[in-house]
Parts: sequence; structure tokens; C-alpha cells
Amino acid sequence: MTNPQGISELVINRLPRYYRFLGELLAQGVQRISSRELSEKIGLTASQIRQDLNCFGGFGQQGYGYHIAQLRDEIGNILGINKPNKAVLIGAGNLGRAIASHMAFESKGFKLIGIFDKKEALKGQIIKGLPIRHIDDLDDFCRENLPVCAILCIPQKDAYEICNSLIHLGIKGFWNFSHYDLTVNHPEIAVENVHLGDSLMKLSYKIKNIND
Amino acid sequence: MTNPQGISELVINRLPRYYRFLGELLAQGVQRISSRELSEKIGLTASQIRQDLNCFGGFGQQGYGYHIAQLRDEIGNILGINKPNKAVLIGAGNLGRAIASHMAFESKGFKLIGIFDKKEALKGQIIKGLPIRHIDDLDDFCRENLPVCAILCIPQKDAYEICNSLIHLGIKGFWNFSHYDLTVNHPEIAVENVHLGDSLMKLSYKIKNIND
DNA sequence: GGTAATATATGAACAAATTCACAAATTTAT
DNA sequence: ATAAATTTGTGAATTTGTTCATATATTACC
Repeated sequence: MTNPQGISELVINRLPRYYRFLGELLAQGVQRISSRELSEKIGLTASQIRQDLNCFGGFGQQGYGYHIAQLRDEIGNILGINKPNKAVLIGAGNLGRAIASHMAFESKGFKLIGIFDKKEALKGQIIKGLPIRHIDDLDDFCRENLPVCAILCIPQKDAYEICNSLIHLGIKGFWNFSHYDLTVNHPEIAVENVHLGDSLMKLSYKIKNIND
Repeated sequence: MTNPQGISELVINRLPRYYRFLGELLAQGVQRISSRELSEKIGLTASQIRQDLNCFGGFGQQGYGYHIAQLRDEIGNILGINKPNKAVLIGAGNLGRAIASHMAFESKGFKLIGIFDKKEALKGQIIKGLPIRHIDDLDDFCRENLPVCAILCIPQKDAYEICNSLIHLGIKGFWNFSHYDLTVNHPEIAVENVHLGDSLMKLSYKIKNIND
């Protein structure tokens, strides 16, 4: 059962965490786990874990708990990370290059197929086996290779325009590291804004209010 | 009034977003804004914006709205990004180097004062004016310079140990890019887990369920 | 094979977050 | 100066999310 209809975003946020912890357990050779045990490891209540998983179907078994490998597979299916989405990365600056080389795209439902930048000087440089291409080649490349996802590591000022052309080229999902808030303008497209700056400011708040 | 006591995390999450949008408006020369206007730009309800801000005090004026520069300052104070926290970055791999060079730490309440890695080969390389130091020099450096924040761009397997030593060296806040879940183990320390992999999996889910 | 222990699934109770609605204050227009 | 139009701040209503409690199923053990 993998039929999500009106699942709360808060539940979705927790799914990758479950997936990660189950992967670790599996790597340790653990085969089964109860919601109570998992709750201790993961720092949530057992009740919430059961409630979350039940949004998608009854994956557990009374008296036994959850079969880890199977549950992890189910969550992987729900997240849709089994068949990879073809992705292009736009902006091969510091951050773009780091994302390209650092991320394990394959294990998270994506396959990076092209890297683009507007700087002529970067053209041809190889990252993770892919040559940096000039941004002018993006249109042709997309028409030929049909990526569904774009990773935006570009300045805010360029984001709106590039995002628009990408939508016309059939891009359905954006992983957005630019400081531009895509969600606001294109609700019909899947967007995941990262906003590292916001995260850093939240840390500042937490440090400041450490004794509350 | 900047006295946060039992403020919900959801409110805190929105503060940087307010701060960002107010900064943009200010840059455009706008001086005042109503919660209704802001709500349209930012994609939240006006009511929620008023409710959020009122957690910290009445910054608006009936009939007028909010004075942008003043409100932004107030939020900056609440977030504590005015006096910078000294920070060290651990792990000068692809991601660490990108974070060091890419992030505008100063405008977000931090000052990067040291970069460390365990690889001898990287030692001495300059990033953003700072030399990469060997991880063995971390103890001395901390005792001398008293950083309060550490940015972890290291593999999961090293995170637990380094995190522990850093806590003993007086580190109060962690900006964690490793795949290790710090929150689970040290609730008394301020932690902001980034988990880019989780974000990518969420995007996968959103792409898969684009028509719901 | 039967009994005790375990653990899920699920509906109900509770808690938290968001939205609504309006009085009070201020601005703007005349 | 007065009236009309804005717009906040705030308590109440509503919605959403989390936790509790238990019937039901399964396993483990004697």
C-alpha cells in the first residue's frame, strides 16, 4: 500500500529519518524491531512511529514488531527513491561542485546526468565523471535527455529566469539552494528549498537561548 | 521585548524567512508593510504573521502596519545574529570547503575563525583567508580562541568522537552536516542538523506525488 | 497445546497550531 | 475637526497533530 492522499508534511519529514535509521540497523545485522525500541533510538514516541507508518499501511505485525528490511523497502517505495529521477545541476560554483561530488544521489532517488554553468572558464572540467557544460547548451541537453529535476546552486538574481526556462523544458522538481523562494511562485511544481542561511540563523537563536 | 520562553519551534523556523523577506523589501526601498501585504509576498496568512510576531512583542502599529527596518532589527535581535558567535569548521572536504567559502557567516550571527581537517595534505591551504589546520591542533586552538560553535562536515563515523571532544572544549552549538543525528544524544547542546540527504528524499516524494 | 508476554493497529482523548473575528488605535481623506 | 478606512493585537473557535489506552494478533516458553 503506497497510496498517499493528504498525508501531512510533518509525517513526510520524518520518513527519511526512519529510512536512515532502519538502514543503519540493517547494516548492523538487526532484522526486527519494535516501535518502542525504534523510538528510543530515533528520539520519537513509539506511538508516533506507529501512527506515521499507518498512514501508508500496516507494515508491522502484532507480537513481532517490524521486519526492518521490509519496512525500509516500503518507506523507500513511498519516498519513490527506487527508480531514479534524472537530474541536472545548475551552477558549478563552490556549492554546486560540492553537492555534485558529495551527494549520494543514487541512493536517494536521483541520477545526476548534467552539470551547467554560465562561466566559459569552467567548461569541460570534470566532476564525478560529468563535464561542466555551458548554460547555453541546457535547452538542447534537456530536450535530448529529458531530466525531471534541477538542482539550483545559482545566485538569487538568476533563479527566477532559469527556473522558468527549466519549467518549460519539462522540469518537475527543484532542489533549490539559491536564496530565492521558489514555492511562493510555482505551487504546481515540486520544490524543496534548502536555505542554509535560515538554518544557520536558527542555530544562532538556539545558541542564544540555550538555557530555556 | 526579546524574551523567548517556550516559543514553538515552528515559530522559530519562520523567523529567518521573515528576516530575509524584510531585508529584500528594505533593499527595494520599501519602508512600511502590513501583515496582509507581507502575507501575500511570503505565502503565509496575515493572521499567522501577526500571531508569530506577537510571541516576542507588539512590533506593529494599528492603522499603520510594521516599520520594516525596525521589525527586521527586532527579528535580528531575537535570532541573536547581531553579535557574532565564533565558529570553527571541521572537515575541509568538498562540502566543508564549499560551506566555508560560500556562506555569508557574518550576516547570520557567526564568524568563521578556523578550519580543520585530519588530512595532512590539505594543511596550509587557504580558504576565505583562513589556513586549513590539522585536526591535532584543534584543542590548542579552541583553548586559545574560545569558539562557541562548530560546523561539522565530517563522515558519520567520526562525528560522535569529535563532537564529544568539542563539547569538552566549550562548544555550545553544532551546525551538523554529517549523517550522524546529534540531537538524539546531546539535548543540552544547541544543534541544527542539516541532513541534505533527507531533503533530497523529500523532494523525491514530492515529485512522485505531484498530482495530489 | 496452552498460557503469559509482547506489540501492532486504531479510535478516543488531549495538546498544539492556525485561523477567525472584532475591539482598539491610528492614519488618511475631506 | 470629523468621519471613513486601515490594521494591529488578542481571545475564541477551529483544525491539525500527538499521545493514550485497549482490543486483537503473534510469539515465546513451558
